Amino acid sequence: MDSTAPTDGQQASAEKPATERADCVEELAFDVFAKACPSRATLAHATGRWGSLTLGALYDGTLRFNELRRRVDGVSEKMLSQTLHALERDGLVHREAQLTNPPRVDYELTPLGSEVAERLLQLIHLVEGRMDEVLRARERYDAARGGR
Amino acid sequence: MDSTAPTDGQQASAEKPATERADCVEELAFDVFAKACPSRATLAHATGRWGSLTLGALYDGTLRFNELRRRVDGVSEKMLSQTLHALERDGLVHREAQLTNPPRVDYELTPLGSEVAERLLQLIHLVEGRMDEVLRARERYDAARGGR
DNA sequence: CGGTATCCTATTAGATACTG
DNA sequence: CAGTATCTAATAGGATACCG
Repeated sequence: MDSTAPTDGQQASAEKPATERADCVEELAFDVFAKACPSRATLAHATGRWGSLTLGALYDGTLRFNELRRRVDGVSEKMLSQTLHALERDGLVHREAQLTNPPRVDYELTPLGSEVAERLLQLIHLVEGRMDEVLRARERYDAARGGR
Repeated sequence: MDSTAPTDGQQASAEKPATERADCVEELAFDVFAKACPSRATLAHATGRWGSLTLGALYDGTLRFNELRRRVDGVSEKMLSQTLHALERDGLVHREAQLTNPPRVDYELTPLGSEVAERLLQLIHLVEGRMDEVLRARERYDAARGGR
């Protein structure tokens, strides 16, 4: 049960025991702070190492499998495949296959995926624009504690 | 070389070979699409499983170590410690220790951390508000392909 | 081209025990 | 309280081979 499974523990087709599901809403501001909330998994798919970059790449428009692979530098076939399946399952990406020869498969964001990608890109843009601050903070931290 | 290391491969105090750093800017819309960009690591810290929840929890205000642990349901001491160190190193979180007895340590967002958390929270809020869509998409996907 | 299946390694996460 | 150290389990990730 590994290889190209949808990234999660199970939940692909199995159900979790009742004890793990109940405590979702509680008095928390956001459900996601409670473990075993489905939103936690979706957020993980969207923000994960490859998920965020895949969504970001697709924000500019539809891309084919190997186009995506070249855009998202460093992703392996396996991880891209897994990532796309997880995002498709969550309804963030739409897969359009044409059974021609050679085959052609297009991936594009759904409306929801587009909204998610937009927020992700805002975050990416913010972080990139402030990397100088981050780098300086790292130097300070390493100077103070890195010496140990 | 594991235990409480700052989540990354090395780079805590070691440098990567030059071959892995150069290709950062290129013609990409965002650096982060190129591997070996420092922004990729920072983004990973902020969006990671525990990083996003930690930043989200701190957005409401300063919290102590064990308060955070209770807020971020399911995080272990070790992972919270690691996560906080990574976020502090990147300049997203400020750590304020009082050497009293018993010790008291407060964690709060830096101005940059606050901006990052804000965008993160927008994402979290979006995903949570649309979980019904996600769940329906999952049912459709599993009905079509889960049968295999 | 657009993937899956398999095998294997590396990284991450958790439990537990211990310290200032 | 606020962690660190250590050991182990689970998961992510990569290389390779193969298929429609």
